[in-house]
Formats: sequence, C-alpha cells, structure tokens
Amino acid sequence: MEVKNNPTMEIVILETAERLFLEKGFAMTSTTEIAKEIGCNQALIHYYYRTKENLFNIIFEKKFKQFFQNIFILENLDQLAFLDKLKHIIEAHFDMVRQNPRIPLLIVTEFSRNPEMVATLKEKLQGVVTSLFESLNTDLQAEIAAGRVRQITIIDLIFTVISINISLFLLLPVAAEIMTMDEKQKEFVINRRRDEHVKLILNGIRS
Amino acid sequence: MEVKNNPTMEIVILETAERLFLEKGFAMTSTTEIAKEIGCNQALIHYYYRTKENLFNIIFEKKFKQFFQNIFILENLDQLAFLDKLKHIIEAHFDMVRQNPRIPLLIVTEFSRNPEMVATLKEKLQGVVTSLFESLNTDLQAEIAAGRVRQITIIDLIFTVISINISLFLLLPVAAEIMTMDEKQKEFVINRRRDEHVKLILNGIRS
DNA sequence: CGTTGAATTAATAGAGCTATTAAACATACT
DNA sequence: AGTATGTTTAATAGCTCTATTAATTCAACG
Repeated sequence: MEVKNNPTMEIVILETAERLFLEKGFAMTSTTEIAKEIGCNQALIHYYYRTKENLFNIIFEKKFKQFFQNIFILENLDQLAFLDKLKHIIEAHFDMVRQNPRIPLLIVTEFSRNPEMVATLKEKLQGVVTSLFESLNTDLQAEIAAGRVRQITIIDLIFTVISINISLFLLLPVAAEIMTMDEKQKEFVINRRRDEHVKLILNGIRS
Repeated sequence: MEVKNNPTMEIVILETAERLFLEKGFAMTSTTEIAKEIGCNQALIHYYYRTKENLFNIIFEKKFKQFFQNIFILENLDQLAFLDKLKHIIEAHFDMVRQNPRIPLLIVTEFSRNPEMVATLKEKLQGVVTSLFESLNTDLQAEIAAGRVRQITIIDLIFTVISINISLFLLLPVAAEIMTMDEKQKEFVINRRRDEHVKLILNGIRS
C-alpha cells in the first residue's frame, strides 16, 4: 500500500477544472480542454475523477458551501450596536463576494441546469443559516421596538445585503463594457459601491 | 417570386429557440433539440438561420435591446416630484424585469462567453441611455442642492435600482429551493419585495 | 397538367466530446 | 534485479452535435 506523498496531479486537475468551470461554466468546459490546459493526457482526468459530472459536483459542492457558510462572519461583533454590527456584516460580505466574484453565477446557472444538486446541498446549510438568522433577528426586533429601525423582516434585510453585493460583481463586467471602463476605473467603482451599499442599507432601514 | 404569406415555420423556430436559449443557455441548447421540440427536421433550422450562432445572435440582440431600451419608461412623469418619479421608475423597472426574468442571466452569461457581442451592441444604446441619465441627473442634483437627498451620483442610483430588481429574479429560484417555497409563497415574496425595494431606495438616499 | 420555386426531409461528412481499455512508465520495496 | 502498485499515455469506441447536400414534397400559377 503506497502513501500518496505527491498528489500534485490530482490537485492540479481540480484547481484547473475549478478555474475553467468558474470562467466558462459546465457545458462550455470539456475534459479535453482541461487536459490541454494542464498539458497532460485527457484520460488522466477520468482516472482521478471518473466523470466530468463527478468532477464538477465536487467543485460545485465545495464552492457552494464556501459561499454559504461564509455568508456572514459574526466574530467579535457582540458588543457592537446593531447598526455598527450591520455595517460590519455588509462590508465583510462585500469583501467575501469580491474575492469570489464568480461563485454566484456558477450557483445560479448550475441551479437552472440541475436543481437537484442545490436541493441536496441545502440540508447541510439549514442549521447554520437559521441560527444566524435568529441571532440577528433578535437584535433587529429590539431596534424596531426601540423605534430606531422601520418595520422590516430579517429575511428581507439579509436578502437585500446579499442581492446588492452579489449583483455588483455579476453586472460589473457587462456594465464596464457598456460604459467602457478600464481596470482602474472598475477598482474605483467597486470601492465606491462598497461605501454606497452600507449607506444605502443603513439609511434605508431607518424608521 | 413568391410572397411569404405563411411564414409560420420560420417564426416557430425563432420562438422555440428563444424559449430554449432563455431556459438553458446557448451551450446547453442544440439545434437538434430545437427541432425535436418543434417536431420538424433539424436541417430546417439551418435552412432558415444558417448557423446556431447566427440564430442565437438574432435572439440575443433582440432581447438585449428590449431589456435596455425599456430600462426606464418615463412617460407622463414630468409633473411629479423627484421622489415620486423615482418611485414610479423603480416600480416600472421591477415590473419589466418580472415579465422578463431570464434576460439578465442570458446577458450576463453570454457576455462571459462572447464579450464582443455586447461591445457591438452597446453603441446602439449609448444615445438613449445617456440622455435618460442626463434628464434624471438634473432632477437629482436639484434635490441634493435643496438638501432633500444625500450626496449620490446618478450612476450609483440607477445602478442600485437595476441591481436590486434584477438580483431578486436571479436569486429567487435558488432562494426558493433553499427555503422550500412553493409558487404561492414566491408570488407573495415578489410582491413584498416590490414595496421593499421602493422603501429601501427612497429611504436610502434621504439626506 | 406540367412547370417552377420554395419548403422540408433524409442522409451524411466531419468534428469534438466522454469514457474505457490496454499498454507503457515510474517508483518503492524485497 | 525483479515484482508489485500506482501513474500516465495512446488508442479508440460510441455518441452527439453542426452544417451541408441532394432528393423529395408542396403550392401556386400559366
């Protein structure tokens, strides 16, 4: 029995496939192309991962979890006032999406290709997500009761944060093309939008 | 020389292709499948449209224009105050996206497949869009000067409207699956979000 | 009724893709 | 050195897709 001391190829395949699937989606990426990109034989991909579908599912599951488990990182925020906490949440989520700008599109398109996959994965999240919701909801209700925040459900609030952050990175490529922006300008817009998202939401839920 | 008095097949092909391309995207839709769906011979599609790419481009261009030309319908809004006008704009745009919920995804995914296409089409829009922007911007600047609205660019404001409306219909299928919502509940959420978007933005740009 | 041009189909070339299989290669161990 | 085990490659079967071509059907018209 050998111990895998050098599992590079297996990992190189995974990483290359990950990049290509994120760039071009499942249907537009072939195992032939992944192999060509790496410079290895195409059969090797099937040796390690058996089918393209299987390879994709491994990657998708990883990305899906990564995306949802880190929706909101709530570390050391207990002592903050609700609106400061919310500001941190918006910014942390924004930064997370910024670092993984293509995952949302992957999830949305994969869902329309194969809803089953998402249906299977959701169970693993529900615990994490609902507990997070409840924690935030307690704070929110207190703020509403105190008259500092208008009537709004926690679902709507969270959905707004996710929506507005995600859609920036979804739409920016197209918008940048239409408005002929270069990379520098895109950077600038992204940073301005980060502040804008905070302002809009904090302001937008005032009573 | 015949006059086409019965161009049904040509149109049936276009409509069926349109539906399938919107449902499953370019790569996942084959001309074979379009033909099977219609019940005609596959060569017929190439007879009328020569290539799959060409057929797709015709549809894409149509949808792209449809989407951007109707971004904001500004009819009989002249007499309204800025915030009322904005409310109408948000709601009209929301309703337009609601009726064409899959176009944004089509545009975003097609852009990552072939940015050239969007680059080509943008020129035809720039006139319409910039004049719209300028008209709204005049109003916005007046409001800011009057101290009724906080400092914000017209680009950011419009981007926010588009973002939040689009992302609802982009994310709802996935969100509905994760939260196990039926059609009735989805309807309910959509209607609630419509109000919420108006509230959030009008509130969010207050000074 | 026969001709003409358009619409439709059948057949197929040519390409690319997925997946499998058997052979070659590499490496560690005895 | 020789064997065993894991890795990589070459070759290919089988499938599906796009696009073309030639043949067939259809419809109108003189």
